[in-house]
Amino acid sequence: MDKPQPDDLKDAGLKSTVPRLNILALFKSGQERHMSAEDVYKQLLANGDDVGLATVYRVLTQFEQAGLLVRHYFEGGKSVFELNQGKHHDHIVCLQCGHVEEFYDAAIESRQEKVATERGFAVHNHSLHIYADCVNKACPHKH
Amino acid sequence: MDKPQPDDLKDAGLKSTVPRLNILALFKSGQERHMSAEDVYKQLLANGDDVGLATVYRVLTQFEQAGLLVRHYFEGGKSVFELNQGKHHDHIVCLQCGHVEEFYDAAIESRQEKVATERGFAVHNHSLHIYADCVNKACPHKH
DNA sequence: TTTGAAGATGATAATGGTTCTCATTTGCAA
DNA sequence: TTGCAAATGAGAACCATTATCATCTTCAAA
Ligand SMILES: [Mn+2]
Ligand SMILES: [Mn+2]
Ligand SMILES: [Zn+2]
Ligand SMILES: [Zn+2]
Repeated sequence: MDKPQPDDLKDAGLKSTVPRLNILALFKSGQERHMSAEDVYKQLLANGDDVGLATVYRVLTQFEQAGLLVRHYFEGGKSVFELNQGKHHDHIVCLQCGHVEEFYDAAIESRQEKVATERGFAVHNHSLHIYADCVNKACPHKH
Repeated sequence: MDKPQPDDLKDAGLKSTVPRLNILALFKSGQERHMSAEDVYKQLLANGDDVGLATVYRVLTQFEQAGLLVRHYFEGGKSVFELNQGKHHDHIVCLQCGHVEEFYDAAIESRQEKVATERGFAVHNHSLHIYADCVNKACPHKH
């Protein structure tokens, strides 16, 4: 089962409300994997859901704290959220079209641990963002 | 030679002005390696230099474009600058005291290249931030 | 040296993303 | 059904940063 159920929210200790269900449904729809608050807000309005921007911000933060979403701070100021599917990964961001590609590299991950512990740190989390251009002149990721 | 000379600015195509010299001198002083615009502004005022915040922002951006400084986007919203000494490195940020520690790991660097090129990207730059706690209960980096 | 125009400065207004306030509405346990 | 704690949404407030613009500097040329 993949559609948003009140249970998803209840399990996270959140009341099952209309805005929360709509926002979770939007992420689970899989149309856009990485969305800013503004993206979510516009999508909901486009879907005919009447929601307030403040609510979108609040709910995104709550979902992050509940572990339903993961927040990323890419360059450019605005944070971006994605569904938390348990599998950590890092990101390549295309500087031409903004397309975000995910990757996981075990060697990079373990080296980070090593580097940090060697220096007396206990790692909480990390962010690795590669900013790059699509190689072909016609950006293949354009959408 | 390590003190700011008008030449540092001229070489960058920038007029040698009082605010620019003071800001460059502050970074070259090495007291704080990583500073936000606000940090720089407050330091200059503390030094008795009368500068405007707008000028600090402008000059930091100019220095970045001229390659004199490097800008980092850490979590927390505000960007942080450091003297560009030619050697790329990544950062571990202590979540307790905010201390920033630098590191360079050749294995991580080359793996990033590999991952990106394998996927058809030409890397422009990347940011790797490890957020961690100091291991000892008395944070050794507290300042 | 003096000078004048291009460029730089700084007080302040404006911007953009995000959070706060608070009156009103809604979810849900009893 | 009802009551009330919790959630919502319109708008104000906030914070980092950028834009404006009148005034001040720098520096090349005279
Ligand atoms: Mn992702
Ligand atoms: Mn550094
Ligand atoms: Zn692309
Ligand atoms: Zn520390």
